Amino acid sequence: MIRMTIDEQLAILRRGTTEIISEDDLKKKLEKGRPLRVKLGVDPTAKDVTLGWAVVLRKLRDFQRLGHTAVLVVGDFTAMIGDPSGKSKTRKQLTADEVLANVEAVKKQFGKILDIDKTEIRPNSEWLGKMTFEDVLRLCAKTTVARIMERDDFTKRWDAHQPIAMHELMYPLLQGTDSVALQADVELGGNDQKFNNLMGRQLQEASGQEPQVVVLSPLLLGTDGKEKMSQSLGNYVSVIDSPNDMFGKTMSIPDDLILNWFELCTDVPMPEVHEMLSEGKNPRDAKIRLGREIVALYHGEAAAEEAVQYFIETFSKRQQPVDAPEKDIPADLGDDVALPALICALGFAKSNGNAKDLIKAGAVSLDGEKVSGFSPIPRSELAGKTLKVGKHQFAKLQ
RNA sequence: GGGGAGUUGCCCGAGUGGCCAAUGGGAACAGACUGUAAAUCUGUCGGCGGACGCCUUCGGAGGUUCGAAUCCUCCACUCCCCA
Repeated sequence: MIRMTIDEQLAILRRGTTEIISEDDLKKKLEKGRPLRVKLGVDPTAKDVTLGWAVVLRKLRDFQRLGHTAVLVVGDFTAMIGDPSGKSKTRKQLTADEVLANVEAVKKQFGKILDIDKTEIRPNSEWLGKMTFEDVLRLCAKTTVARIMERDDFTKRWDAHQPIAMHELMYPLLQGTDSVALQADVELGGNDQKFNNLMGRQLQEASGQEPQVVVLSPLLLGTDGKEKMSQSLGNYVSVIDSPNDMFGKTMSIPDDLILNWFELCTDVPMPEVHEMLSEGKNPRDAKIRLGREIVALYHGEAAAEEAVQYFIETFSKRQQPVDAPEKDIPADLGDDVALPALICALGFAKSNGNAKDLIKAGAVSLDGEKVSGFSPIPRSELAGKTLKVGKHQFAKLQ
């Protein structure tokens, strides 16, 4: 554990948080001088760790680096419910197998952020799975319907005449039970987790424990700049994206997200960030730096530099990418290849008609020359050429 | 348990017997412009056919009709009010 004063620790922990409930309590806990048990619940509903998810994981890493104990709760049991947070409809309940597969996939990715060997990983089926119906009823008695219904998510759905299934109401109680079982000192979470996390405090108090401190991080907006980053919305950057993808996606975020992304996704000191974004500076340059920092974090400096160069050559200068992925022309397309069918087969368009629409729109080019007609092209003529569909999709034909 | 409302394309939402592949808005995709930003303009937006056309769609299954997303019956799901 690095020797640091309480205030120095607090300064690190405060970065990129919206709320700490309460900071005084956190201070008191830190003053005890023992490693705190810092809990983060992860729902194995996705198989990629996105930068949004990384925000809280990085916060957990901050605690870990300060010598505290990182406790990852794998919500294998709660996944069967699905966290209603921010959701406008009932989530699909996952099967045990799906959960296991996701956990495996995601564990490796955690290693890019956390020191996984020093991380305590606990499935919450360990204690939740053992509860009897009586236990569940006693648990339910600890809160009221009105209190649960205070939640925005539920209120909205109720008002909108959307269905709310009974089991969804249980979610906060289960998550709170996790905190009790693990005797958490601190629980991390995204802002949308506030209700759940506070429930943990309430339940801990009811069980005679000192209530956990709740540390909330803002939700990272996705590349579209509108919605919370999430896999299901497709507006995400994954920590296992290739350097070029990672950089490219970052470059596509709206300008007013730059500051926020710096704060939440990088370690660049904030004064430096403000300097980059000050009057008269080109926000594009800040964004390039942002992309470089993010790629470096997950792929190293060298890869980051390459991604920057690739980006500038391919997109800024509008050249053909040097290393477009090589794709075979499927044999069943015959010797005279119909371009729409090819585009479709490569997955660049969802249907033949769609591919034709793209050609009509002038979105398709071969070696930089726009394709204008539908007439079949001999296979031999296509081989070796680079096909471009839209802005982002390239294939070097074989 | 009783009464009422509803289920339309990715989403919201029109449409109550032919003019509906289905108005409109949003999203998405593409083109121009750019910094793979924003804003703006334009186009596309069920599938197949280069166009006239054909095929499959309006919760599910049947039925009435020359003809249904629109009418009838049953089923499933949701919401509201009352118990």
